[in-house]
Amino acid sequence: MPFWLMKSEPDEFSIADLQQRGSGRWDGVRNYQARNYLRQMAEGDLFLFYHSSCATPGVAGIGRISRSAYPDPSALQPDSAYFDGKASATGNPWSAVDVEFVERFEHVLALPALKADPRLADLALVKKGSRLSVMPVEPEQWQAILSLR
DNA sequence: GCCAACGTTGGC
DNA sequence: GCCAACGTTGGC
Repeated sequence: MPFWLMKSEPDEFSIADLQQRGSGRWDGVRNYQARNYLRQMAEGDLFLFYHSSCATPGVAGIGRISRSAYPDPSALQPDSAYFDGKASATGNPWSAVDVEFVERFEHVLALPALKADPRLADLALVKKGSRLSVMPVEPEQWQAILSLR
């Protein structure tokens, strides 16, 4: 069972939002590498919910993939911030997955703590300049992060 | 708000 | 195919 990490700006969608709603759609990914990882996800896969561009960037909890990748509807909605004029119903290059709430950490596992852990040195998240918003997490990295709770 | 780093676009 | 310009990401 693969593990993943996905970034979201908590102002847009946070672990608290997912907890409250129980489930949601992970859409708006507009980067091909990240999209390709979305397409590799299977129902039941767990992911780390990362808060970016906020006061305390870090891993805020865990979610589960409840529906594997399908064409991202937001690309076709002109009123969406994620609208893509080059996408069409028959040619939509973007993917979304559905997710469900699993766990909200008592404290956000802040980025500096993740960077300081040598077990996470190879995680794309902590590498300088990395902007990837969806990435795989190795089982050892997954365990290392959970040990920081 | 700043800015480094990255991905994309488009001229050539 | 190269690469400069541009827009975006995201930490600080």
